[in-house]
Amino acid sequence: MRRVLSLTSPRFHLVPLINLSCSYTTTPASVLLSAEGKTLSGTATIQGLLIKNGMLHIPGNGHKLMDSYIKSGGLVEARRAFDEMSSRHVVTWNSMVSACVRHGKSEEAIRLYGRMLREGVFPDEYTFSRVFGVLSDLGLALEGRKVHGTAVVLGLDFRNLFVGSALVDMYAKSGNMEDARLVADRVVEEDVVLITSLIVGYARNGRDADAVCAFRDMMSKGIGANEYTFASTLISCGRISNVDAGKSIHALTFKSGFVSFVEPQTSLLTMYLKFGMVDDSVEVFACLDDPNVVTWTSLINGMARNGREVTAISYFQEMLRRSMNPNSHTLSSIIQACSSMAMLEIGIQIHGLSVKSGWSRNLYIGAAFIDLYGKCGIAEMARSVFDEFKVKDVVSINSMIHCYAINGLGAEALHLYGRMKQLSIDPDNVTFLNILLACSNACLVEEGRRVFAELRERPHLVVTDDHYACFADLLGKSGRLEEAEALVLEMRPEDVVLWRVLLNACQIHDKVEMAERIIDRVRELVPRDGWSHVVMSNMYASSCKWDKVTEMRSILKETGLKKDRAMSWVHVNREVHTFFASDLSHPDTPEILVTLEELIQRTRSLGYVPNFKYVYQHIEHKKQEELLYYHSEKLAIAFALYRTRGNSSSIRILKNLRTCGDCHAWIKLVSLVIQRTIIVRDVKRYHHFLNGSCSCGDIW
DNA sequence: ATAGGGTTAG
Repeated sequence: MRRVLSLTSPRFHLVPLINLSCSYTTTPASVLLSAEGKTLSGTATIQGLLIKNGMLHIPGNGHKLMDSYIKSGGLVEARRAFDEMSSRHVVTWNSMVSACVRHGKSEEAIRLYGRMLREGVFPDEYTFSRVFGVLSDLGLALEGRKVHGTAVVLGLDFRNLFVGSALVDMYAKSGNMEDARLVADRVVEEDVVLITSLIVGYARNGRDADAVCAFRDMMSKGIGANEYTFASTLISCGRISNVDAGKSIHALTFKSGFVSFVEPQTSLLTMYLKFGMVDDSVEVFACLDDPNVVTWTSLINGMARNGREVTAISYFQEMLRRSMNPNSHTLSSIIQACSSMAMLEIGIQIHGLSVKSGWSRNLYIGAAFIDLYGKCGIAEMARSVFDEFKVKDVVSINSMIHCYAINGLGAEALHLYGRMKQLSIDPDNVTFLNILLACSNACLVEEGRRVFAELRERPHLVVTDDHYACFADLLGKSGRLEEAEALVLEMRPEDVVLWRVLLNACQIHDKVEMAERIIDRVRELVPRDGWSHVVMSNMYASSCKWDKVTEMRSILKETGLKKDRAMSWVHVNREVHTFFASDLSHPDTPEILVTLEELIQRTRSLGYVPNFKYVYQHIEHKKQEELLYYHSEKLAIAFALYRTRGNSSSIRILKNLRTCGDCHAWIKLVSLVIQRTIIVRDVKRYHHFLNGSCSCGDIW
């Protein structure tokens, strides 16, 4: 049994305002201008003295004054001093440009560059390295190329490493790795920063293998990597799952003495989490003296991705306990952890926390909450989060459509899709996938067909195997098996996933003969496909062809497929209780069995008859009945009811496999008997049971 | 007198 600790209320600490004061001084102005530890008011005092003594126009003093303002953080004052100068050296221009950049005034920096040219001042290497950086930050790729041209015309020294690395960075950030590489190769002297820019460029353009290559090149040339290089390269190793490279670069990090640097260590941790090597990442984390928010976030996110959602939550709590403020990345990661385990109560707490800390307007967070409520089976709450957003982007709409899709609300999904067109937001690949899923889960065949046709008419969108699988699933589930088969044969006959979809449809509609034809196809593509043989075996069992079952099982043995043990889990009072099929190890088992017996009696009186079609073992009926009664979801429901009797709230069950037909029919009647909503999330979709019926319309 | 690159989420 896994337990989830309750979350203590997090405390956010305000950073106290630092009281900056400066003391009055009588030291001569010219000395003061070059003194360290400048303050704004101190500089103003000096400016007064300079003016009073007529010293402001002495060459160099104007620049010193401006510099002094820059160093004390007074950009406006610095700019005024700059504007009042009668003549300005290129260094003065550069300093002013730099100051603007540091204060985030990118456009202002560009304007200064233009004014500089108009006033006939020649920009130098300092100017250009800054300007290239600004242009790439602003995403002005075309302008960047023009300025590069200007620099060529002015005969700038491109062997200058600062110019070179700024250019590499600029081209890389605009996605132009070809030119980035050209520039890098022209710089004669090889340098860590320059090559790091190249490596980072490859990484951000999805060319992680090239990034690792560039790193290797760099090593072979004897250029020492530093913490920046390691930070980026390790991430690339993680993303392409290159464990060998990752491990040897880890060793290098250690040898080069970067064990105490947070950023490369965070990358190391992220890398191991991407590899699925959770223990190694925990070890890296344990060695860090001072993990920052990013480190914590990476750890939390990685844990959740590796199926350790509860651990992720513990780390989140630990982070709060250590007065570390979560940011939007942290929150969206922890919300995801809650979503995948349908931990609604904790999710709601995180929601409160997000509102309090001002993150609730963030689109990532919003999409994460929509996903959370969707995965907890509460579409209305997802919708209210969605409606709170004034500005909607394609991702939040996709999340909302997905929520409708998994909850079987096809009409709502289609309606939102229609509204998307009104808002003139372009649907993307994910939108189409979610809409098709929505049609599939609601068995909206004609609508699905229309959407699929629409997708094919959009040349800029790629129709993926997932789209085909979803559409084929819709056709198959709704009984149009021949049409589905024709589609697969015509479009993607080599894709085994699609044949599996068809096999699933055969199972739903008890088409044994067609299934036999299809599994032959599967065998041509994958000779020993475990999953397909499980389906075949179950189908033969349902029609009592026990010799065929034996045959399938012997093939299954050869495939080496380990069937997941059927399990369900249920949340009661902030605890997660897990039940396996026929698992009577829970401490409350006596009470569970009493409750279960009572439920079975009451449902039987309403017409429930155990359906032995879903027992895949050739044993006597009495034993078959017991197997059915002890299906994990039945145990979980009995337990939840026992623990929350008299309560009217809904019961939420999660399952790792598909819900069987017997349980499905039974739970429908249970919902009638106990007059409560029962939400079952199985591996394929959601089932909302209420008043004796299910939202899936009995096809799933 | 001035200048460069990195780690977390859909």
